[in-house]
Amino acid sequence: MTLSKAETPFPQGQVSAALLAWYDRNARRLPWRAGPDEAADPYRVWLSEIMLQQTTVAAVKPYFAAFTTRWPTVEALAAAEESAVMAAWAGLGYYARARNLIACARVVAADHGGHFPDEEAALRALPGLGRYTAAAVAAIAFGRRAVVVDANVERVVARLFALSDPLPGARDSLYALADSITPDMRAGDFAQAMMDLGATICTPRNPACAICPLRDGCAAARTGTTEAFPVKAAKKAKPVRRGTAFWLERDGTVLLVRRPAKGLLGGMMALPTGEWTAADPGLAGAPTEAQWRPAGTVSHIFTHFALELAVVVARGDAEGIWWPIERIEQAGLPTIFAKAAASAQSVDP
DNA sequence: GAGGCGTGGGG
DNA sequence: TCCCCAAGCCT
Repeated sequence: MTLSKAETPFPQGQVSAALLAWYDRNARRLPWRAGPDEAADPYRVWLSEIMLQQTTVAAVKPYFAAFTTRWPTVEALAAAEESAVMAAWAGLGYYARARNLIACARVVAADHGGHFPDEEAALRALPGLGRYTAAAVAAIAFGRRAVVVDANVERVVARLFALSDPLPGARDSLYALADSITPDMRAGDFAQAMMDLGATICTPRNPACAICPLRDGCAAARTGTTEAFPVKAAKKAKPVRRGTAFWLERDGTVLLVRRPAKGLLGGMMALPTGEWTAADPGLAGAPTEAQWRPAGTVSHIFTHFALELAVVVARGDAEGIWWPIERIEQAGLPTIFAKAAASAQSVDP
């Protein structure tokens, strides 16, 4: 790997000592976090970690409150209807997480007596728990030493060591560096402290190096190049796809469908649409022949493409789920279809 | 290992 | 407006 002159910014153990001292005074208070002398609840730790994957703290808070109120234990969640969980997840994104959430809860309830395993390797085997989440739950819920690397830790470590190899290619190097500063004690606090530092001080842009507890040991800060790290590989451009969403009304209800279990928006409720292609598909894929009238266009950016979705409305009949229009908010539509529904209701069918 | 997979907020 | 990014996982 390529590092600056100083391979270990601080003497062994100094990073974690300085960071934990900072954390003791500056830890964020979050709904899923145990208090100073409180035991962590593995269910809440796990649930929060799944929700927080690629998702901001602000977005997660209301969903975490709703889930823990409705399903206070992993066994309650395991017994829930799958459709209820999917609907409760609507709007949070990455819906495979919700499918894996249910699968994981059922494995824990059926095979582990309702208790999450307390070792990283066993956690890693559960649905939806990858390298990061297994390490995070092991450390935060069970106090196990684990190398916990998320995007925050990547940024902090890349800057501390001025790692100039581009990510994600240099992931193994980064794990080795993170391992080198991970303490044996207070594993959960250390992991959360690294993430708090990354979220509040060692931010992607305009990092607050002046008040950083690790400044003296930071190779990037020392040379005034903090924002140059982490180095990342170039990204690909997003293609544009076009589609049409069909709002078909019948006696105060609207036609909805449930999307196929896997793939984009898998398992979620939706408006009928045809194919999404580079060219405008027009009325191809309509659920029925009717006097379709235009009702605007909605745009949405997915991870790997942009969607321009024309909305058309009509009255008629077809096979599907007829949902009361006044209760459309409870249908559990993903955001793109919630946008389309709002646009459709702006004109008369 | 590279690509599929959502959404909302901030600069 | 546009671009970047977020407590990643799965295939």
